Parts: sequence; structure tokens; C-alpha cells
Amino acid sequence: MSTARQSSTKATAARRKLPRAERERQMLKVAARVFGERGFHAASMEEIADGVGVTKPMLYAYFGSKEGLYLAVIDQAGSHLVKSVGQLASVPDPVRRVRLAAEFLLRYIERHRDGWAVLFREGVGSSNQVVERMASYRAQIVSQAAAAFAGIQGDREDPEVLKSVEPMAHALLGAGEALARWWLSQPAESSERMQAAIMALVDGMIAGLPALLSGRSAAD
Amino acid sequence: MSTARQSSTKATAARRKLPRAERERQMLKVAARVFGERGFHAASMEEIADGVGVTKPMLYAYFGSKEGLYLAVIDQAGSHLVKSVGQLASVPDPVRRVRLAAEFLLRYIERHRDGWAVLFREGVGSSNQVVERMASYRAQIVSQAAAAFAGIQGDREDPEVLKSVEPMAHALLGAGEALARWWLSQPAESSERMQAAIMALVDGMIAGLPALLSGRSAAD
DNA sequence: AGCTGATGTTACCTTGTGGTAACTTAGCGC
DNA sequence: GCGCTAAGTTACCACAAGGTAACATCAGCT
Repeated sequence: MSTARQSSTKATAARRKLPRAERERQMLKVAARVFGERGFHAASMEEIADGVGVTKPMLYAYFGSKEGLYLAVIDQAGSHLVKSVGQLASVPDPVRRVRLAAEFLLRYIERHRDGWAVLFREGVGSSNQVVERMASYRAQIVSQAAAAFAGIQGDREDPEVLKSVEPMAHALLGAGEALARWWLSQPAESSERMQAAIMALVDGMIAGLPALLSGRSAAD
Repeated sequence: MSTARQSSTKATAARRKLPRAERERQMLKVAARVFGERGFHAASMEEIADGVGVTKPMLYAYFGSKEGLYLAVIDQAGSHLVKSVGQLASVPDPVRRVRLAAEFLLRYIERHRDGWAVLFREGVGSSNQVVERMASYRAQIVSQAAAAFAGIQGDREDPEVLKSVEPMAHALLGAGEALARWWLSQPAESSERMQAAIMALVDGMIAGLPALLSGRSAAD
């Protein structure tokens, strides 16, 4: 068991005391997994501490409280997602941008499921601060999606257009989320079929844009 | 305080002891609200009991455990929703059926938000039984939606077609949920805009169906 | 009216868990 | 080498909440 010895004074591997920054990274990673799997209330600080290989008081020393840790996880996941999506803004062709965004979204949810869950699971029963923080990140993502849709209409900045496509952006995110969730629960399902579905959806949305903006349904 | 007296022997109003069936209805109603607002773990039996105007042991006498009560809420909400959606199956025109279903979905979520939340919020951290029950009701709803989509393609029963449109059905449900959630958090938003958005979405989905079934994207 | 059982309550136990004070020890700089 | 501080632990408190036994009382039936 105790084969792990401290090497020389400068051992970088398997040393018991880690610098704060590194430990914090570990903690955030484990916390994201546990909160993502169990939800805020069902997750216990003890389980997180165990996962890190450390005891509870360390979590409190670094994050103050359970809610503080949760907020830190939200911030990490949120800023990462916002940053990632932001990179898509440089794609010039708006239609291509929306389609890339949808593809990216699916892959992102697949690969960062915990972070996604923490950000997008409804924060019921949580404190106001948690709810607000989640809402803030969600709003940023939605507004990026809305801007992409608006770009298709040419008026990427027109507030009127932006407001009109906002529900569409919410719908897209929700569809992506449901799709990803279902996908992850169906290991047999092929990634291609998912891609095809989300693409059909996005293309349909794009096709429906003019009708939405003119205030009438497309199939009148 | 104690102005409420028992009337004659047969008083039907404001009597303190109620027959089991009636009390159970009250309990289910309050439980749906509390579970919907707070989620399973954050909800407390005490709060539910208080809401009913009764004490905790009564909940245990009638539902056995917290999970038992939760399951009962799920069953009530699930069977109600399945029944409601099932009535749409009689609409002959498949396109109209899908559009009506989308409209119905939005209204349903708006009016039975708690039941919807209990059914469709991810059951993280809950027991296997709860997860299975939720999944079962969701599967029924999704399969109805899928059947409606398949109907548009003419092959309402073709298993191949049904399988292909299944992701679409999930996406529609997810989009409706996200839309409804956002809508409910934006009191100022008009119902018309929501209707327009969901209709544009549905019409887009319908338009995308052939492309989905042929395995390619519509905008190639 | 009065008996009877379902309806309902009080008071309690037990467990899990957020949170903390006091102490220990490893590692870095000199 | 050596001490000083950050990293880490042990042992504990407080309290919320699920769950239950024993007791109380209303409502309806004969």
C-alpha cells in the first residue's frame, strides 16, 4: 500500500501536500462530477473530499461553503462554455456559423456533460445567487445563439430582430440538451443519426426564420 | 382564530377530519407543487404536510415514504399527460396533429408546470425506481410524438421510420420545455410570440423530415 | 346517545451532513 | 539543517429531516 514514498525534496509526483492552485483544480474537477451526477442537494461535501483524496475541512478552507464550491463550479463551466462558443463568432458565413454551433453544442454536451448539467439543470431549490449566476451564463449562451440567427437575417445587431429570434435560440438550446441527454442514455445510437437530427432541426429553424419575423407561421 | 366550527353532523365544509381519498388528493396536489418547486431532495415532508394543513405522520400513513409520495406524484402527472396527449391521436390530418400537439404542449406546461417539472426534470440522485418510472412516462410521450411525425411520412407504423424520427421527437419535447421555461420566467413575453416560435420550429422540423429520413441534411 | 375505528397529533429517535476549532506535518526558503 | 507557514487531519458540534410509536379525537353508524 504505502509504496509511494516521497522522492527527493522536489518530487513532483505523488506528493501528499499540493500547492493550493493545483488542489483547487482537482477539487473543482471532482466537484463538477459529483454535483453533475447527484445534483446540488444530494451531493455531499464528504463524497467530493473523498474523491479528491483529502478531507472535508480543506474544501471549506478553499471554498468557504458548499454553495461557494458550487458557484465556483458554475463559474468554471460557464466561462469555459462561453469562451468556446465565442470562438465560433469569427466564422463569417452566418448559416455556416449556426450549423457549426449546433454541431459544437452536441459535442460539447457529450464531452463536458457534468459542466453542462451544472449550468443547465434548473437550479430549483438553490439560493438566489446560484440561480442568478446560472441564468447569467445561460443568457450569454442564448444571446450568442440569437445573434447567430439574427446574422442570417442580415441584421445582426438590430434589437428588434434579436428579440424576435430569442425564443428560437432558447428552443435550439433546449432541443440540443434533450437530444444530448437522450443520446447519452442510448449508447447504441450512432453519432451520425444525432448529427442528422440536429442538422435537420437547425435547417428547419433557419427555414422558419422569415415566417417567424413576419409574425406568421410558415405553413399558412 | 377558531371561528371555524363544525356545523351539523353532515358538514362538508371546513371539517377537520377528511376521508382518506379526499386527503390523498390534497396531499398529491401540494406535493406536486413542493416537489416541482424545490426538487426531490430539497423538498421536505414537513413542508408538504404544513401545506396540506396536517402533520407528517399522515403522509407516511398514506404514502409510506418520501419516495412513495414522489412516485405517486409522478404517476398522477404522467398518466394525466399521457391521457391528454392521447386524445390528439384522433386528429386525422398528421400535419395538423403535430402542430396541435406542439400548441397543446406549450399550454400544458404553462398550466401544469409542477407536474411537468416532476416528470421531465432529470431524476439525478433519485432511486432506480423513480428514474425508471419517469423514463417510462417520458418514453410514452416521446413515442406519441414520434408516431405523429411518422404519420406525416405516411408510414405511421413503419418501425424504421419511427426509429428515424425518434430523435426529432426528443428534440421537439426539449425545445418545448426550454421555451416554456423561458416563457414562464418572462411574464412580459406575449403568448403569441411563443406560439409563433414553436410553430416556426415545428414547421421547420416537418420540412426537415424528408432530409432526415434520407440521411442527408436539407441544406447541402 | 354512545361505541368504534379511521383520522390525526405529540413527542421522540436516528442518521446524514454542513460546518468548525484545535492540532499536526510536510515542504520551501534561508 | 531548520524553522515557519501553508497544507492537512482528527474529532467534534448543531441541526435539519426522514421515519415511527404511542396517544388523542372526530365522525359516522346503529
